[in-house]
Parts: sequence; structure tokens; C-alpha cells
Amino acid sequence: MSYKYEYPRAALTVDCVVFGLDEDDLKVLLIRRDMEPFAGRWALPGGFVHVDETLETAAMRELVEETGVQNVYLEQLYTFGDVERDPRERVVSVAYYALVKLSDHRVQAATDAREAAWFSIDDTPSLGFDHQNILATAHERLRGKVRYQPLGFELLPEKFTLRQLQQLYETILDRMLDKRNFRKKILGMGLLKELDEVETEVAHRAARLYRFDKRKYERLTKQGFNFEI
Amino acid sequence: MSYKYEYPRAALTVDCVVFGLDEDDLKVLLIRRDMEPFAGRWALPGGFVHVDETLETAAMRELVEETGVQNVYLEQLYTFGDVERDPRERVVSVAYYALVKLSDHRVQAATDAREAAWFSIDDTPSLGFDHQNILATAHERLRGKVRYQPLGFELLPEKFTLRQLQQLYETILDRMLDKRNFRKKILGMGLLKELDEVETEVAHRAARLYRFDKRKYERLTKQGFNFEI
DNA sequence: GCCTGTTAGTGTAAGTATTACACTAAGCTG
DNA sequence: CAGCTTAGTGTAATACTTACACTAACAGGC
Repeated sequence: MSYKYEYPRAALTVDCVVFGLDEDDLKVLLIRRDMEPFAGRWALPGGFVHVDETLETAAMRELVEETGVQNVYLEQLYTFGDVERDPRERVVSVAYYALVKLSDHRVQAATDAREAAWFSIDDTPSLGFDHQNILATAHERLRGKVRYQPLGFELLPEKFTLRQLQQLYETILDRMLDKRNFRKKILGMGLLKELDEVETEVAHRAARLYRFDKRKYERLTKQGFNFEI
Repeated sequence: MSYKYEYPRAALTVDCVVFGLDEDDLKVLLIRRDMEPFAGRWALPGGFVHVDETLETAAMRELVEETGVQNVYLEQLYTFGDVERDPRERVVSVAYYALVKLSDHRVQAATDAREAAWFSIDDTPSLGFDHQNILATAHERLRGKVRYQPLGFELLPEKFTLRQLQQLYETILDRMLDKRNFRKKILGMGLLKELDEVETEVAHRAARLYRFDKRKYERLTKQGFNFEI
């Protein structure tokens, strides 16, 4: 095969599935398309990859341009390459996903004035392209990942109660956890530092506050420690 | 952004990491490049994606063209998109991986007369591009996957002994397993059918032969059964 | 100030899974 | 028939998982 590419090339895009955690609801960030195809329909934020940027950079750039959401840690999900997934022409899309604290990422007016909004994960509108499929894949991956990777650092306030942390897991895993077993397990990991403070402004017994021990987390992660919940 | 793509496009390739199981050795299939860049160096089989074929089809096509190896079940690994990974121009590569029985896939003269060969996994030559990185990623993924997905169907003869199956796991996981615990676990899954036959032509006590119960396997897989070893 | 509502915080027992470990049985070979 | 090689088997100790219910603390309303 000669170097010069004789065939028409596939276009390359990135799409972002950004999950946002509300108090007790898992949401996903969507944009309303203003052009054909699927004009007026909701879709995942994303767009074409420039020739001088990495895939991850492209994903972050598109996310900011279309939704104003910044500083999220995107992880590669899967590459979707069916021939007919875009009605215009052949488009292969590398999908990324992330999980963020929703309150830190309220949608601003996006720079190109497209409409962006958070939707509850089990109440999303019908999406254009194969984005329903991408979203489902990301949701499944998120649930899988949470089982062997600890969560929280970026998803909770600096000081938080065990109840908040448990709620976070319950929201993502979409099932209830036993309070005592959860506490036993999570404290047993030794990643939380118990503080000499309790929460304030609650109309009942105040819960103790904890903080993540980030140094310990990094040490254990490097050793391949298993955080399964 | 208008429909017509104003920027130079990245080229899209696929690369294949095909692991081959020998009796007790894990190998990987490489080709020797006959063109620049990296002419004469070994590399993973792969090539450009045509505009009218899926990524998986492209991966299988390139694999056959470059190595003659056919009928392998490729699974998507990761998409590598660093800007400088190909010295010629921007090339994004979707990597696939597979695990096959080596004896079924001896390398034939490839159709385009390139040299292809199997290399022991811990004795590979230095590879061109970022293929060392792709290979390492695939190897890690393979070990991870084996832990929660049963192996075997395509990797052993139809009738096999528990010793053979255990050896297969040991080769991939690269550690010894306890014979009694292994048997307990694997038989407890109920995926093996004990036959009324023993192996022949061995210079010691002959071991019982087993066969995979494929129906049962498919049933359990659908239910999300966990096959962890 | 006391009653009520609400969440915090705690331990144990039963069951299940994991690990470590060593001998006898069978069949071939010389 | 002695010796080599691998097959085949069970148990005890330990760790992990699950299920489960009561008292403690605090705020708010009366």
C-alpha cells in the first residue's frame, strides 16, 4: 500500500457523555442541535477532531464550546464506527465519558449559543445519531467502574458525611446499600480521615464529617489495591 | 460549524493485537514492515480503514491481508490518537485484540508477501510507531478480562483435560494455580461436561476428558454470571 | 421542658468463598 | 515389578459478605 491515501477518508469526531451528580439523581449533559441532521433534536456534545490536537483535547474543547462545562476528567469509552451512523457521510466517533458534581457545572450560555441542559438519566429525550447507544454504553461502564474504583474526591464537598458518600454510591449503582456494611467497608479501606467536626444546620442528630486522604488513595492505587464496594 | 469539513482530516487506521496460545506460551502476531516509516522493523498488523467498512471489518481485512490469519473474534481495545504517533501525518488508530489457539493459525504466506511471525510475549522485538504501548495495553486487558470471563471454547481441542485448561489459565495469568482449588472452582461453574473417555498416548495415568457445555455457557452469560477465577 | 420526628451510629451471627496443603491411585516404561 | 509421572481427591483455617434492629443525639413544635 502506498503512502498517499487513495480512498475517501472517514471523518473523525469525539462525543462526550458527561454524567452529573445531583444530591440523589444522576443526570447527563446534552445539547440541542441547531443544524441538520437531527436539527432541534438533543444529542451528546461533540464534534470534529482537529488535525493538531489529541482526541482528549478535542473532546474537552468541544465540551467547553458547546456547553461551557470545563475542567472535567474525561476517560475514553469506546469508538463507534458503524458505516451508517451519520447520514451525511462516514463518521467515526471516539466517545469519552466523565462524572462530575453537578453543582460545580451549571450550564452557562455556551459560546456558540447552542442550548445545553442536564437531563435525569432515566428521563432523557430521544437522541440523534446513535447517541442513545453511546449513552447506554457509558452508563453501563460507569456502573462497572464504580465497583472497583473509589469515588468521591471531586464529587463531594471537601468535608462530607458517610451518609452523603453512601447516597452517592446508591445513586450511581442504582440500588440501596446497607448502612452498617457500607461504613464497615469504606472505613476499612482507610481512605477517609475522621474529623473533629459534625455537620451543621440539620434538624436531627448531626453526623460526623470526614475528608478523603488523597495521599493514601494515590499510594494504594499505585499498588493495584482493589476498592470494590 | 458548517457541514463541509474545512480542516485537513486525520487518517484512520486499525491495528490488531492477536495473542496466540501455544501449549504453555503466550505469543503475539507481528509483521515486518516493508516500507517507510520503520521499514524492516516489526509492527502490529493493521492499516487504513476504508470508507465503506466498519472498524471491525477493517481490522479483520487487514489481519488477513497481512498475515493470512482468519476467523478470529476481535474485540475493541482502545483508540490511540496522540498527534505524533505516526511520523508521516496525523493518524488515529483504533486497536483491536484477540486470543486464538496458535496451532489453528500458523502464518501462511500473506497475500501481499509481507513477513509475519509469532513472537513469545516476553521476547518481542522493538516495534515501530507506538505499537509497544498498544501491545502492553492489550496484554494488560487480556489478563484482566480472563479473570471474569471464562476461556476455552476456541482455545482448546473439543475434548480436553482439566490439566490443559488449568495450564491455559496459568499461561495467560502468568502465575501458578492450585490444582484442587482450580478443579473445585471450574467444576462448580457447571460449564464442563465430564466424558466417559480419557486421554490417550500418555506415559502415565490418563486424565479424564471434558467438553464445554456451550448452551449452559450462553445461558449463564446472559444472566450476568460471574466466572471469576 | 418534654414530646416527637429524624437521622446517626453501632455489632453479631450465619453463610459463603478463598486459601493452603499432601497423600494415594493409575498407567506406562524399562 | 520397580520406578516415574501425572490424576484425582478433602479438610480446616481464614477472610469476606450479608442480613438484620436497637439506642443516641439533636431540633422543633407544643
